[in-house]
Amino acid sequence: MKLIHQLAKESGIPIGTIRFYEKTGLISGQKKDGVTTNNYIYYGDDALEKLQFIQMAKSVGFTLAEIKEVIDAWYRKEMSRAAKIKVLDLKVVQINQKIKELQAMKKQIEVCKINISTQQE
Amino acid sequence: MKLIHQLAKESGIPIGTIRFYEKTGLISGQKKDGVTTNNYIYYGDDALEKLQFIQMAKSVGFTLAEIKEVIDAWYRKEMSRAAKIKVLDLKVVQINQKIKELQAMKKQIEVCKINISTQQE
DNA sequence: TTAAAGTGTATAGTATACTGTATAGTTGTG
DNA sequence: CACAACTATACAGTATACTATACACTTTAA
Repeated sequence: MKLIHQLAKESGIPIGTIRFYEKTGLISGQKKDGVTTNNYIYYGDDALEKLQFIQMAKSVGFTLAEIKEVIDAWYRKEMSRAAKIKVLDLKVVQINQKIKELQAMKKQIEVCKINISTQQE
Repeated sequence: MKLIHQLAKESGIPIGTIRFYEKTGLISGQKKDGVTTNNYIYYGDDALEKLQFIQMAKSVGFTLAEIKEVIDAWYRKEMSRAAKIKVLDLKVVQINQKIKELQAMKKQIEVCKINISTQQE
């Protein structure tokens, strides 16, 4: 269990952003039992894992709302197994689509590179 | 050569968005020679190609600024061949990175699916 | 020839995802 | 015990990427 400063350090995500993610329901910590002098929030390894997943998903164009769907499917106890699987299956389809698009982009860029290399001044 | 309405129809991108892209230098059309009664702008197939590339690149998390770099490397005459190749090579590296991240996400989701399927109520 | 539909410019507003600032309280170290 | 460093909350501001609205003019079809 760690405080937000440590979580920021381990994840590479700024404290402000982590607080923003917590406010929007992407991650959550909890108060330490028996502590009454402050309201500091402690985070476990699940929070770190979520932050790492958020980073990856964001970099390939998923919105925070889309990412939240996946995280909810992972952690929400009141969600049925079937509903969780449905969310995750859809996400895999979207991921495969993105991989296809990236491969098409790569191809297009390679063709363009050849055009540039072979053209006269 | 087509007007903006036709280009929007062919690309599936709203007219407002196309105008926004033109204003930000992502695409460009030209006025028809000899026409003086209006200032309508006509677009060629290059504009359509650019719009299709923009759609792909956006969906995998590239920003418009990043996309503009690639489009400039494709179309800007005053850019050296070496500079163009450099931009495109970097983009291919970024694309490969994104493919790796998508594959990692897929793996993570598959593991999670197995966990959900095998857990007791 | 007039009304609908299309074109252009300008500007304001919205959604998403932060980012910064102010304020106030808590903890740890020399 | 001072004081730096950390914590929390609240709210304002910014960047990116649109999206909508107002206004004026042009083209096209009945």
